[in-house]
Amino acid sequence: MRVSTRFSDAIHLLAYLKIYANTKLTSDAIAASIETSPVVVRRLMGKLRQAGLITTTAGTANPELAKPLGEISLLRVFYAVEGDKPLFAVDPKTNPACIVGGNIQTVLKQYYQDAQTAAEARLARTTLQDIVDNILVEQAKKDAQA
Amino acid sequence: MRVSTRFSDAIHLLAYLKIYANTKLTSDAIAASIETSPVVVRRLMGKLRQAGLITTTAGTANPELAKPLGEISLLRVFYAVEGDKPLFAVDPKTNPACIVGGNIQTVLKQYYQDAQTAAEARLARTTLQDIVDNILVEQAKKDAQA
DNA sequence: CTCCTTGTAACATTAATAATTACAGCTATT
DNA sequence: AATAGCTGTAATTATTAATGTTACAAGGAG
Repeated sequence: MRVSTRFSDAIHLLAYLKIYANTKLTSDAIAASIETSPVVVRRLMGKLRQAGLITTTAGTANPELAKPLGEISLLRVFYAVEGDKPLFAVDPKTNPACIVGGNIQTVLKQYYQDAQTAAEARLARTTLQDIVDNILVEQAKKDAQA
Repeated sequence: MRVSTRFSDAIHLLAYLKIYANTKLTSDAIAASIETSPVVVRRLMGKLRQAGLITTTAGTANPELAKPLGEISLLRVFYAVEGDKPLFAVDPKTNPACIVGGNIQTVLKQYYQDAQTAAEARLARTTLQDIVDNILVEQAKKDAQA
């Protein structure tokens, strides 16, 4: 499969809304930053809107963050665009007549869930404010070198 | 893309080698349990062999575990079949001329790595012996009901 | 020597993602 | 109220990682 960059692109989008708040925030402008198509951006914004992270206005380029970046964790964004998609996939089609095939799904699901929860706990610790802060620091480093 | 079940299938395979050790372990038999093709099984075994987890003999159906199951963690298996593939994908193609697009990869990589490490730490804690034990318990539950 | 098997390469299929095209409908501006 | 520019969304196509299939050379057991 193609690897999904929805999560990364959603974070990108939200950071963009903050850092370029004083510009015209059309899906075209955002798409140019992510290097994707405006439609993809609007679809992403649709998910973020449904999740209550931003507000948008049909017909007008005016997406706005629904809450302070410090109150939006990476985990919240992940759920918004990826749903509860598991990080580790259980093979759903194994032979039920076999001791292994008949029970492994139940067993693996538990351990996979533990691992995923550990990762999610990490994502829950970081907010979009942290991301924006770090982006600005990285940019400042570059500016200092120039 | 299609979701990878290599990790789950590899665990399945290794558990099968143990639980059905006293049967003829052809790639055909194993494939019937995983419900995949023998070629896929042989490919998986190739990776596990390269990782030093099993030994095989060309021409003969005799795959063997290279070490006790209690010494093989899920993480070891994960690396064997998935390499160091990141759980969260950074979008590699963003606009470098943009403050966000030019720096977000560096920033996200760090946080993603933290989350992945947390998940991997969990996988490192569990061994294939745990998996086999749990499979047998699940099976015993079923047998008790019958 | 024959049969079964592994190890691999080459090719086909599947499925998730992203990109593209199209268009209805909203909003601000004039 | 006409226009221009935008959003929201559906429908279609393209891309690509993963899995499945076919084919076959070569190893091992009887």
